[in-house]
Parts: sequence; C-alpha cells; structure tokens
Amino acid sequence: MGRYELQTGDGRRNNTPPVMRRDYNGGLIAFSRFLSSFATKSCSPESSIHSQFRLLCVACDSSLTTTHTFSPLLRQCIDERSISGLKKIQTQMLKSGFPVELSGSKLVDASLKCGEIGYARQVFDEMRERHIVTWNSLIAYFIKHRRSKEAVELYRLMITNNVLPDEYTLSSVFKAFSDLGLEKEARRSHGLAVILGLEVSNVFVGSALVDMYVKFGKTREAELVLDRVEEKDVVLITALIVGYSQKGEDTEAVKAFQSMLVEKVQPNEYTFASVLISCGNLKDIGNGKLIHGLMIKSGFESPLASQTSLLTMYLRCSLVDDSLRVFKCIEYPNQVTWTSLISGLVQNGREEMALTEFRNMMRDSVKPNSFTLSSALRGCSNLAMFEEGRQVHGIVSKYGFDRDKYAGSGLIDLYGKCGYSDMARLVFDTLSEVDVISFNTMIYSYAQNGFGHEALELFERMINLGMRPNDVTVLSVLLACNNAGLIEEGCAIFDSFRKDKIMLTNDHYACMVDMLGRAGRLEEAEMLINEVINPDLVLWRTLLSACKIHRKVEMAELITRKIFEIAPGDEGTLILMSNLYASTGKWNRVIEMKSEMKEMRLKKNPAMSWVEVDRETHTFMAGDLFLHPNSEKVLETLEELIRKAKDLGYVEDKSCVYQDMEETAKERSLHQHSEKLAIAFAVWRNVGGNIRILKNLRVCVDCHSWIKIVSRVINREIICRDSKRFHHFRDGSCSCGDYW
DNA sequence: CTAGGGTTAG
Repeated sequence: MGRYELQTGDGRRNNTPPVMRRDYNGGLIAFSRFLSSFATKSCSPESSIHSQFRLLCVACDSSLTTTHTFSPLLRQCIDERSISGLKKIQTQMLKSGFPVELSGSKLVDASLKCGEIGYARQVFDEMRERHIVTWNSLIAYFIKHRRSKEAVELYRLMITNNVLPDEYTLSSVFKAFSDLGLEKEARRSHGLAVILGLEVSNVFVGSALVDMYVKFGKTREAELVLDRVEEKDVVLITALIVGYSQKGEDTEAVKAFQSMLVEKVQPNEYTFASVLISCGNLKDIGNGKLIHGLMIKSGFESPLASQTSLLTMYLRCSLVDDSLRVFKCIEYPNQVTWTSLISGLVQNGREEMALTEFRNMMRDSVKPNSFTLSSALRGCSNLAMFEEGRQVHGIVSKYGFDRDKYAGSGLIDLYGKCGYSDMARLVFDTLSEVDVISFNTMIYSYAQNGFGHEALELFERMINLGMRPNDVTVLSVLLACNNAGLIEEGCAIFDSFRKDKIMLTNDHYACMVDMLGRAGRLEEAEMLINEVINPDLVLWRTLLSACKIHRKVEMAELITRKIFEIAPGDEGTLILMSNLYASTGKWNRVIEMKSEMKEMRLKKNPAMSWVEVDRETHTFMAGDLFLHPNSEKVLETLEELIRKAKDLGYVEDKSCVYQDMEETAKERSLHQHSEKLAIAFAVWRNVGGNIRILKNLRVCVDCHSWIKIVSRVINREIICRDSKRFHHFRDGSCSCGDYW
C-alpha cells in the first residue's frame, strides 16, 4: 500500500486511506480531506487525477459520496484544464445517483474555469432545473469574454424561464446592455433591480448601474443611482469619476474625488488613474500635484495605469520635465504608456524627442498600435520630415495598420504636409473604413497643396455618402477654394453653411475675408467681419493684409486703428503696415513703424528656409550668407541660376523690398532670400528627384517668379511649403496659378 | 460554485 502513504494533518504517518478504515465518525470528511491533500502533494498531475479517480470510484462503489466529495478532484481538473477529467466526474456522479441538476452548478463552473464553454453549455442544456448560480456563472463568463450578445440572450431566457435575477446576475448583465447599446431593455432591468431592492442594498449592482449609465453618456442618471446606494465604496464612486472624466465633465470629476476624501472613502489606483486625466484636461496642475502626493502617500503610485495617467497629466499641463521624471521611474512601460509619452511630446512641440522615444519603444520590442503610429506620424508631419515619415510608414505596414483609419489619417497628413497629395490620396483610397476625420484630413491635404477641384469633388462624395461634415470639413473646403482661387464656389459653400450658424467660427470667416480680400473685394470682406459678433485680431489682420496686397493705404489705416483698440501695438499689424508703406514708397511712415516696433522691443521673425538633403536638414536665413559652411559653393550656384533665369526672362521685382535703399542693393537683397539660398544649395548638392523646401514665412512675389523659371532651368520639380500652403513649381509654372 | 471601476489617437 506504499502508494497511499501520506502525511495526515496531525503529522502521524498513516498507511491506510480513511475510507479503507471504515471510520464511521466523519469518514466522509476524512475522505475529502484525503483527496485534497493528495491533490496538493502530488508531483505529477497526470498520475494524480488518475489515482484520485480510482479512489473516487472506490468511494462511489461504497456509497460514501456527497456532491462535496468531488470538490478536490474538480479543483484538480480546473488546475489542469482537464475537460476529459470533468466528463469522467460527471459520469461517476450520475452513477452515484446524483442527477445533473444537483452536480450541474459545480460542473458548469469548473468547465468555465477551464475555458471550455462548449461542455459547460452542454451540461447546462441537460439540466431541467437550474440553480441561479448556474445562470450567473454562464452569464458572467460571456461578459468576461465580451460576448455581450450571448449574455443578454441567456438573461432573457432566464426571465422567460421564470428565474428571477439576483444581485450577481444584475451586477454583471448591465455591462452587456451598455456594450450593445440596449438602453431601453437596460432601463427595464434597472426597474427590476429597484423592485428587488438591490439598487440601494447591493453596491455591486449599484456600481454596475453607474458604469452602465456612464457608458450611455448619462452621467446625471449615474449620479442619481449613486445617491441612492446605501453603503458607497471606492468602486462605486470611481465608476462615476470615470464617467465624468470620459465625458469631459472634468470639474465634476475633481469635485467627486474631493467629496470622496471628505466621506473618508480611500481612493485606489483606479480612482487616481481617472481623476488625474481630468486634472490634465483642466490643466489643473495644483490639484494634479496634490493628487500625485496623495497617490504616493496611499501607496498606489506603482500600478502602470495610474503612472500613465500621471504622465499624461503632466504632459497635458505642458510640464514636460516632470512628465519625463515620471516616465523614468516606470520600469516596464507598456504600449499605452509609450503612446502617451510620444503623443504628449508631439503636443508640446517636442517632435524630435517624440521620435527618439518612438525608436526607443521599438528597440524595447513594445508593439505600437494605431494610437502610437498616428502620434509618431504627426510628429513627422509637423516638421515635414519626409524621410523619417517614410520609415514610420514602413512600420505601419509591418504591423498591418495600412488600412487603419487612425494610422491612415496620420499618413495622409504626413504626405499632405510634405507636398504629396497624390500619395496621400493613395493611402485614403486603401482605408478599410473612412469617417469624417479621414475625409477632413484628405480634403485639407488637397487644400494646402492647392488642388481645389479635387477637394471639392471629395467634399461632394462625402455629402453623397450621407456623412455629416463638421466645422473642420467646412474650413478645409473653404481653404481649398481660397488656395485655388475658386471664389464663386467658396462663396456658395459658405452661404449654404451660413444658415447653420453653429458650424461657422471666426476661422471660417477669416478664410472668407482672406478669399474676398485677395480678390480685391475689400468692402464685401469688411461686411463679413461686421457680421461676426466678436471679431478677433486675426479677422482684422486678414483684412489688413488684403489691403496691403491691393495697396489700400487709407482703409488699412482705419483698420489699424480698430486693431489697436483691441491689441495696442500688435506686432503683426506693425509689420504689415511697415511693408505697405514701403511698397507705396512712404518711407517716412516706414521709419515711424520701425521705431514703434523698436519701442515695443518687437523683432521681425527672421525669414528662414529648410531643405532636406541626404536625410539631413539644412537651414538658411535671408541675407545670412555665412550660416552655411559651403556658402561659397552655394553663392556660385546661385549666381549661375540667376543668370540662367534672366536668360529666360526673370526680372527682379523690387516692390518686394521693404527697405529704402539703392536699386542695386535692392537687387542684392532679393538675391539673398532664404528660399533662393536653399534651392541653390540643393542644386549644388545635386539632390535626386524633387527639391523640397520649407519656409517659415510666405513666399514673396519675386522668389515665386524666380523659382518658376528655375524649375524649368534645372528641369526638376520644386516643392515649397510656406507658412500657409504648398507651391509646386514645375516646368516654369506653379500649382497655385500665381494666386496665393 | 456566480458579481462592479482605470491609462494612449487623427
């Protein structure tokens, strides 16, 4: 009998299993205990089930079993995920005279714990009468595996079978209702919970209800449920805080958190994770830091999700250094943590760092998702980093996000901002699902590249698909019309949306003012501004720049007075006026403007251009010939390009010079504009393919006509992104049609 | 034997 040798609870050696000793005092209990200890002491699970089973058969034959006797063996089967074991137990149970109605609950539970729904369902279906626990177990299983539809179906079946749900049923089934959006049915079950008194008495039911109303977006009703629950706990209150936070009712979230502290309910990692997001949204760094301290004091600073929220909070509050300090303390950042860091850095204008962190993430073999990729792509497109963006595109493909709408709109934005709206369109056409934002991004890409008709066509398609355009859509379409000189189309679209006043913001009006103003319809533009309730600085400045284009000094002076009422000594206005006076030869007034600027300690933004050559970005500043180490070669190339351009008819446009100087000096000044230097550099370095340059200001008339001719001279496309839009120079003309 | 809440995006 060596194989039955075991250590009993009191330490004595015992060579005979209790059942063999026919111990009538508690023999059953002893047998169960024996099986348990056998199960835990066994080294080889395989043999353990087998031997236990043989013992069980002995017990059954001796009629020494209750359903309880099977528990240790069931536990063993669960540990080993042994469905065949469960089936043997069922057979044995039936043989011992236990009907499935009696053993079913345990079997269903064990089977579900083994992850085997099929067998559980089979046992369930065999039962003619089912204990409430059986229903609950199955429903909970479906909820846990996000099979909400099956959960609800089972719940309905339960009701039709006249089985009343209890607190367990209700606390899980509400999640399925919110998941499926079954609000009406959910409310009926809520009513049932009220009738059964479970809404107030059971905090599990209460928090499930709060969570459900929160998911339906009904925070007010969630509040009402919470108020009725008798004994409020962390989970209940946290569910409501989460609701506020996700709905953007951030002030409410912080308030609920504070009252939770007053009620002496201890917040935990979940609570911290959500309330910190609200602090971030509110840019409430005071409460944010306070909560950070509380989190450390309560010992909940280590769970990853709460650390991620902390990181996000600091990033939203633009405290990049603090956020990096938090990040450094995180031992194993996951996908979400990295994504939060990368997107936060991009939002704070730290694109280079964001991309470095993106590479670090890849190095650590943390998989990116569509959130991560769209953030990394936005980092690239903000700086028009084409090569870097191409590499990220490679990663997008590698992880199978080519057809994803989030990563996709990042790619569309990237190609759009790098001047390749055709590549952007290729991405757009492969998306598996498009929504308003995909359309907006694509329309905006066309808009900034001056492809007005394409943008309008897409807009029309969007309407035909029954998609509701939003304010960004309208702005992109208007911008497209503006950049392509499609004034009548733009006015028509604007008028059709004007009835829908909510859609139109100051930005829309600014776009229209720019459009009309540039077309010389200054009075109409001014009438539009007067229509706006609160015309802002940008609107007036837009009209002012139209005055500058058309050299309407008188009107400009009137507008300047208006602007100075809102913003005395506004920098942009002074620069515009100075340039207007310069182009109309009023040099005295130019000096006045400049001295005023000096008084205000304002400095004009230096004009700069960037060009990417061999994956390296080179910077050029207007008039600064010695910024670059190869300035001699650059100048040599530039002179040659100017000479060749002149052969083809280029003449300097001296009205672009806003300084009073000799004519030859004006010419020299024009020759040293930053975009000319950048192009000369790219030509000297013999860039393959297109030349792409980026400017911080708008391209001037002189450079524009020069670049047109140069594109023919070197027989290459030159793409220039200025502060507003793209110009594609090809074979002597520009995509903007000389209208910008 | 069965139950409730969290972090990232265009």
